[in-house]
Amino acid sequence: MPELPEVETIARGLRRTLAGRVVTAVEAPDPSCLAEGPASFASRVCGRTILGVRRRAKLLLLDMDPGLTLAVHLRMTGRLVASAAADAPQPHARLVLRLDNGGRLLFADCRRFGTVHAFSPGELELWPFYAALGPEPLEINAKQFASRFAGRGGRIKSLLLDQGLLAGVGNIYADEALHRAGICPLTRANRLTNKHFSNLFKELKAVLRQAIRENGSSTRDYRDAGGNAGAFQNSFQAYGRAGEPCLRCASPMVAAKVGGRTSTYCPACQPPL
DNA sequence: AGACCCCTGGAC
DNA sequence: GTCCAGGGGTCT
Repeated sequence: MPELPEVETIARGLRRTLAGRVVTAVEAPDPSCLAEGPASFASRVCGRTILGVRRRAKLLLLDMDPGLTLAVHLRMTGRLVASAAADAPQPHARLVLRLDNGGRLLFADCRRFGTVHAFSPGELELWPFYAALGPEPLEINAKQFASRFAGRGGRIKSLLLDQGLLAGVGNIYADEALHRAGICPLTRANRLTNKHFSNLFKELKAVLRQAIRENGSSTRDYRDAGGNAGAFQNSFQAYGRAGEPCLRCASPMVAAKVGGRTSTYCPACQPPL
């Protein structure tokens, strides 16, 4: 589910609700999400104050005082929702942090792919997954973007999904950016020109920013920190539109597997190179 | 690059 | 029943 815009939306929502809150108790109905035993995790988290919530790539980072950072990866179906104590029990609850104001932070995850790590200061940067992440697409320039991909023999769609090359882009926004840029997802990066890269970079940033403004895309499971759906799914031009007419040229959109992921594109607007 | 794996549930 | 899904890891 959650890609950069969704995780960013959740981080912004949680920041408002959680900043300054103290964790008073931890419940772990499904501790398999934890990178350590539930008792150890609880002892490290209880009594700490949540200072802020950040996003890096598709990770939610909760900074706590005294020094501790929780790294939550929602994978496909994870949700992180701040709620009042009186809320009905959520299905698929995996972890609950009780807070000093009576509220709670719930991690729910139907498919149970999501993970929660607790890092002492300095440990996060040593985590291999974190250390291998590429740059944030909204924090680099066009030249840096192009240099990540230029000359590579892989298909551009697969490269966009490679978190080591660029962090935060997933299947939805890769397809949307490629459609907007008029680039076939099957194209090998070494066939793309500087013009292609600058256009792709511009469209990728535009679609990510628009999706953030619209609180992300809810195709199915995604909800924000308040439990609400996003709106960007109403603006999809490519993702999930196989068989439907291209919104630019009316040709039927097609689906292809690229690197094992379904990719939807317009054969006319995104011709093979 | 591709084939699986982790898991659950909705669509068909 | 079968196939599919916003992710990432591990094997050949």
